[in-house]
Formats: sequence, structure tokens, C-alpha cells
Amino acid sequence: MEKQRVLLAEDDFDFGSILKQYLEIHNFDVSWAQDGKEALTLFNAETLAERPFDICVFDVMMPKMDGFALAEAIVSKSPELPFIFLTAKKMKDDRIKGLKLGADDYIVKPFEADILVLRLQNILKRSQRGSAIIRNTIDNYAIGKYTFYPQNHQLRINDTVQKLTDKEAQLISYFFEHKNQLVNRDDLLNGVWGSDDFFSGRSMDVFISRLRKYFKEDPQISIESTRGVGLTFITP
Amino acid sequence: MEKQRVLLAEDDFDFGSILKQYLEIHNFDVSWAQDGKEALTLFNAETLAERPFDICVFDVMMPKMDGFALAEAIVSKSPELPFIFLTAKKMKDDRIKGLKLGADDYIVKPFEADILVLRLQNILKRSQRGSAIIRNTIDNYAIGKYTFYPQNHQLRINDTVQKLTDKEAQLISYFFEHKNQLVNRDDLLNGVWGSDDFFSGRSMDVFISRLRKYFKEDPQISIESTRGVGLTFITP
DNA sequence: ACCATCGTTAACCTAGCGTTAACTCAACTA
DNA sequence: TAGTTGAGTTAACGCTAGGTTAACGATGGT
Repeated sequence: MEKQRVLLAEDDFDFGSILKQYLEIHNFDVSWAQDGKEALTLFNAETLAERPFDICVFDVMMPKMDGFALAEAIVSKSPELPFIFLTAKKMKDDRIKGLKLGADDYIVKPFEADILVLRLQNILKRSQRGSAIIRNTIDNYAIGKYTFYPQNHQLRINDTVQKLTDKEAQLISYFFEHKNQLVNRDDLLNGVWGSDDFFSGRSMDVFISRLRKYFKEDPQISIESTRGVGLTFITP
Repeated sequence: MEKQRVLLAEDDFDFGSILKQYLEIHNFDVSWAQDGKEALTLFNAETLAERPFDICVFDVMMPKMDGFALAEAIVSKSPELPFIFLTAKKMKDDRIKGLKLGADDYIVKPFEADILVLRLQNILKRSQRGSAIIRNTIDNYAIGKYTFYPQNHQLRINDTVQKLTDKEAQLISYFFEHKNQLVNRDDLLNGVWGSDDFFSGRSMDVFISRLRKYFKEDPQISIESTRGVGLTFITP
């Protein structure tokens, strides 16, 4: 199999070099940039040279150009190129911002390097089986009679407006962004809560239960769980 | 997607060139003028050439022709063209003057460059979904039985006149200018106070509470908060 | 020098939100 | 089939963002 090409933008030297090594062990071909501008330059060069990247990994906090800006710039040129964000936790609201940009995933530091590898492999697998993502900068998600507006945390159901709380909004964004995919519980925890928060427990289940109530009216939409694995947001 | 065209008028060389770069990274097409007259020339040239600008960014303090004069000149020719002001803080009353001219936003220096980008994108999104703003130089804002006159800080409620303080007036202007939009607390702080004032805190809440009193009589008008996010000035 | 005005701070209170606890049911294992 | 574990749901708890009022202190006018 051809090596997959990864564009890695990560300013922390130690962390970056470990990731690079680790990815290379797993048979990726890694181009590592230490700030956003450098990453953009790399991207342009490689794209011109007609050996485009297969996937990008952006740290959010970087000097000169942050990961979001970088992602926007790149998405505008290669709308179908998958990318994920890395971030230190505690960056409030960032997760929604990231997913709104159309990120395929959102990993909160610290994390195990092999987690990253697994996620990348999954995303690549998905994007290869067709489903070329046409990614627009999203300002709402609509399914059937439901429309969710991430900016103001509003879920419109037909014509009634339901205000969601912060966490509900983050969770629902995650689901809309991964609809009809089985997402495992750890990924969900990481994506919405930041895994290292290791809090005792079952908060996620409570929130899922709350979301289910919003979707109760529509038999076509549901959040189904697969015991021991994770959850799927089922939509028509 | 087509590049959006920005007319940037900013006399400070360092600041201007950074903004230009940053905007270009975000896929804007930037024309940068270093004083008001130059900006006006650019505007005329481009408008004649039938490649009109999509949005303008004016620094207030500039040699030869300040941002306000420039804005007036441009508004009189392209009434529907969105524009925002940049200004050093401490320029008392400027904000009201700016909003009276019909500015779509008002950003106080210093600020993060990505804030600017986000605001521009929001404004453009809004102005594209219809609602072509018919902008008159505003000398009052009227909603129901309330009319606010920014020049003399008077709020008329039916036929009684309430004189507002400086800050009340700035805040109410901001809300009238952003009615039925959720504005986040930081933007509000920046728009009215100038964010870097990081003053200990809760002044804004006090003012909001004061404004609410003025609107108490009318059940259709209110200032509602969305916890952890911001505030919405609700009007019919 | 005194008073009035206004923005800010302090202090207290409420309600909204995320989490936990506890109980129940469903699903897997042996 | 009994025992165990994962997940669904509800109610309750505790924390904190936000609402409100009163008091403070700076500024400017008389």
C-alpha cells in the first residue's frame, strides 16, 4: 500500500517530533511544520507539485497563524481534504468552532499517540470509501424538521426554538458532525469533554438521555447505543 | 468560492501590513490604503471598474481624512456597502458617532486579528442572506413606543423623555444596532468598553440591569442572556 | 469647598447548569 | 438460569454565571 501523506502543524518541538516519529513508524509520510504559515507554505508547495496530502493534523494554538485560520485557508482550497485538530483542553467553545469548520475530529491533549494513529486511519478509511466530503463552513445543521445553530445554541424543531446548554450544544454538534457513524464512547468523551478530565462518570449518559428527548418526536432520528462500543446518531 | 474584496484604510504601517497579511491568509482580497484620501481614490477606481468592494474597514484616526469623513463619503455613494471602524480606545463618544453613521461594527484596538476576520465573515454572511441593509445616516432608532436619539442620549418612551448616561447610550446603541442577534459578552465588552480594559468585571451587568428597567413596561422587548455565551436584544 | 452625577465595585441572592447518585432494565457470560 | 455488567433515566446536589441593589470614589460644575 502507498504511504499516506500527513501534514502535521504543531509548534511544540518535543511533542511534534514524537508524533512525527510515531506516525512514521505506522507507515505515514509526514511533513511537519512548526507554525501555521509554514504549514500553509508546505501545503501550497505540495499541492502545486501534484502530490497532495491525504490528511492534515493541526494544533490549534500556534504562533503566527492559529490552527483555525490555517484550516480555513486550506479548506477554501481543498474542500475535501480531511483534517483534525489537536488542542489543549480548557479552550472553551473551541470545540464547536472546530467542528463548525468541518473538522473530522478533535483530540484533546494530552492523549496517547496511538489514539491519533487510529483516528487518522479511520478517517482515511472512511474518506476512501467514497463519501467525498463537500465541506462548507457550517453555520447550521439541518435534518428533517430539526435545525441546529451552533453560534447561539438554538435547536429549531419545526417552528419552536429550543435553547440548548453549552454541553448539550457541544454534544449535538459532535453528533451532527458524525451522523450515521458509530462513535466509540472514549472518542465522544474526548471530543466533547476532553478525556483527561477523568471525571468519575456517567455525565455523558445523562446528556445523551437529554438529547434523546429532543428527538423523541421523530421516529426516523435517534441515538442508538451499541453495548460495549459506542453510539450512533441515526438519521435518514 | 469567490474571494471577498476588502477595502482597508489604516495609516499605521506595521499594523496595516499585519492586518492585510492576515486577511489574505483568510482568503480575502485586500486593497490597503494608508490614508482616507487614498482609500477614497481606490474606492472610486474600483467602483468605476465594476469590481466593487464587499466590505470596508476604516481606522478612525487617519491623516488627511479621518475614518468618519471617509465613511460618509462612501456611504453616500454605496449606501448598502457594509463597513466597520477600528479605533484606539479612549476616543470618547466615537463609538456612538460610528454607529450613527451606520457602521456594522466597531472594534477597539488592540485586538486579536482573528477577531476582525470573524466579524467580517459574520457581517458578510448576514448581508448575503438578503436583508440588504438600507442604511441612512441614523439619527434615531425606533422600536414600538421606544425611540432613542443618539445625539442627545435621549430615550423617548411614549411621550416621556428619559435622559441616558454616556455608557447607557453606548450600550443601547450597540443593542439597537445588533437587535435580535446573540452578541457574545466579549464582543459587547469590546464594542462598548474596549476589551483590554480588563477591568475587574461586572460593570456591564449593572448597565444591562439598568437598561432592562427602561424596557420593563413592554413585554415584547427584552434583553435575554444565554448562559456562558452572551446576550440578545429581543424586539418584535 | 460642597454637591451632583456617573461609572465602577462590592456584596448578596437566584436560577441554571453539569455532575453525581441511585435505581431500573437489558444484554451478555458461564 | 443466575449473576454480572453496561446503559437509560430520574431526581437531587453544589457550583458559578449572572441579576440586582447599594455604596464608593472620581470628576466636574457652581
